[in-house]
Amino acid sequence: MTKLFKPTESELEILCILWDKENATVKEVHEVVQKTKEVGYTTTLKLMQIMNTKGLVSRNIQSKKHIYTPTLKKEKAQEQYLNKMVQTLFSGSTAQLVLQALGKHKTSDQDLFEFSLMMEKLAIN
Amino acid sequence: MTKLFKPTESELEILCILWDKENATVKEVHEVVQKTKEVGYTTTLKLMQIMNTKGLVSRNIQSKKHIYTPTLKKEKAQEQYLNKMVQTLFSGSTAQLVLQALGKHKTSDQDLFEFSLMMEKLAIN
DNA sequence: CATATAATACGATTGAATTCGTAGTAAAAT
DNA sequence: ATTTTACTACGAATTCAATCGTATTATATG
Repeated sequence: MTKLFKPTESELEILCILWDKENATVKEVHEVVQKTKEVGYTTTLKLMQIMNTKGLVSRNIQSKKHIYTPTLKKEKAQEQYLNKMVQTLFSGSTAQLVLQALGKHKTSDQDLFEFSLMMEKLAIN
Repeated sequence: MTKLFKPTESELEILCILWDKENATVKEVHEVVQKTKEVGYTTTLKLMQIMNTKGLVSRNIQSKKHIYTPTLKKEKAQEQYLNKMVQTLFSGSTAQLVLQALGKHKTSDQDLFEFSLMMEKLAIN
């Protein structure tokens, strides 16, 4: 059984920031958070402390400025969220999800090229 | 501005059941819910009542057994969740999401065929 | 060294989702 | 017609996420 990964909304936001920066202090994270929403510093701090106790992040305490690092790879999170979405909203069919995704959005030439490469690979297997 | 659609976890579960059945009574929904989790009948009832006041479902009160119907199309929900996921976890790139989805799962010949059709359509636009 | 500055720690509050028990009501069964 | 059964209604308790204020501690600066 894989340990479950279930960050709350705010926790996911912080994780995204950490993935972006590899790792960061509370201050650095908070600066980014503030661009989106009006919230106090200690709120961000507390959230990150909770995330630490939950095991969503680890932290280096050497310096006074603790440095937080996400424990989970972004790719793993993407995979888990995709899986869950496929299960709950697309009757377990990844293909349906892909079709829906492609149908609704603009797709660049570069994207199309990458897709065709991917499809060749899929066709071979 | 479109009214926002933000069901909670439990509400989404119920919506999925309703989408599956077109519409249903509390009892019918509860029977499905119970397969997943241990929860009392009145809990499901209350949730569905709340969903009604929120406008997530409508209901027919003619008979004693109220019949609930989702107000939102499943496709709309799929779209919204996909969008949100693309924004938060895939840097706004649908292509990235699609590649990740295709990379991780088995894909049937039928799926490949549909993808190629879809890509032709995309290439033309 | 003393003071100011910049962090963290942590308790307490708020609000929302979830849960359930009890009461009421309509329908069905006897 | 009375009783039982099957629902709905609704208030109350619980849990959890989110927020913030205050206290404490470490570092930097004069």
